[in-house]
Amino acid sequence: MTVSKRVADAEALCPHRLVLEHLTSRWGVLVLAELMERPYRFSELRRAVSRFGGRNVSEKMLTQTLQTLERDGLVHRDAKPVIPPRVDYSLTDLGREGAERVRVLAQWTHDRMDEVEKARQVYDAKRRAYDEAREIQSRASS
Amino acid sequence: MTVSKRVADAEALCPHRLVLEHLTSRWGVLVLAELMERPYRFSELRRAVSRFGGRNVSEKMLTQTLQTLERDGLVHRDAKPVIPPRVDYSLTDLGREGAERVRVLAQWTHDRMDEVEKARQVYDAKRRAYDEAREIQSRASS
DNA sequence: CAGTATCCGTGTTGATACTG
DNA sequence: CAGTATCAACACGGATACTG
Repeated sequence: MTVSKRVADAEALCPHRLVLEHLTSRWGVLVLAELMERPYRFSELRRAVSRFGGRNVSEKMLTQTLQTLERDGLVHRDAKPVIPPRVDYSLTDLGREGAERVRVLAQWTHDRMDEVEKARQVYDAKRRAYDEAREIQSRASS
Repeated sequence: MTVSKRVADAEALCPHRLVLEHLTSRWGVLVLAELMERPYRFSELRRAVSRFGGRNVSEKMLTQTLQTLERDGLVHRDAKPVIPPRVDYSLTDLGREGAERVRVLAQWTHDRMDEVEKARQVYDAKRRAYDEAREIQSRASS
């Protein structure tokens, strides 16, 4: 497992940025949100996250996400030595703290979505007007 | 400028996830942090972010980050029609709200870094022990 | 100064097949 | 069931050159 350049740089200069990225990663946010409700088994979590995320998490990505969060001490992995295998995932106390703060941020983006959408429409309209003006200008000069 | 598949999917099913990604993007976090202090000009911001981030932001990436945040209504762009050009960037009220919440999250990761590091050491030690056990086992069976 | 346009290396993602 | 291994696609970040 070689560490990527980006990660190596970030780790050296700003270690906590990495944790932030883990918390806010594509699937990290969703995993934390689900685990705030209750513990989950692997496949169960996969289905829940996929449903909520609107797209399937590959097993690989879920595994990767969970391992990263576990390594950071945010998620607890409880593997029971039975057949068929059973593994339960839950938040640690640390993870619960983090998840709560992520939730606050996510909630905010959700609440302010209307304003964001409005801003985007204004921005896009201005852009279009600007681009059209340039289009006309370039035709005139040819 | 074609929109990527990932972005298109996220936009359709979970619009506010995108805003979250913008806020917590590689350079977004740093730009917001700097702009919480005071308004900045483009190159000035480039230097400030590069210093704080430990690595240079390319003009392209800074431009892209700023445009995204501007489009979302989080950053205000004030271009003065003078020669040489002068453009000032600042947070909007909406942007200030978001930046504040990002700061809370970032601060938390910073404060808890010790616990995270400790958890990582435990995790890595366990992994090493496990991998070594497997190594020995596979040699024995050959 | 404040960008835009273009190209290219690289890492991350995800589908598929396989294992204990 | 709960993963690991492998590989292809693709999107991202960055270097460079150019513009108003």
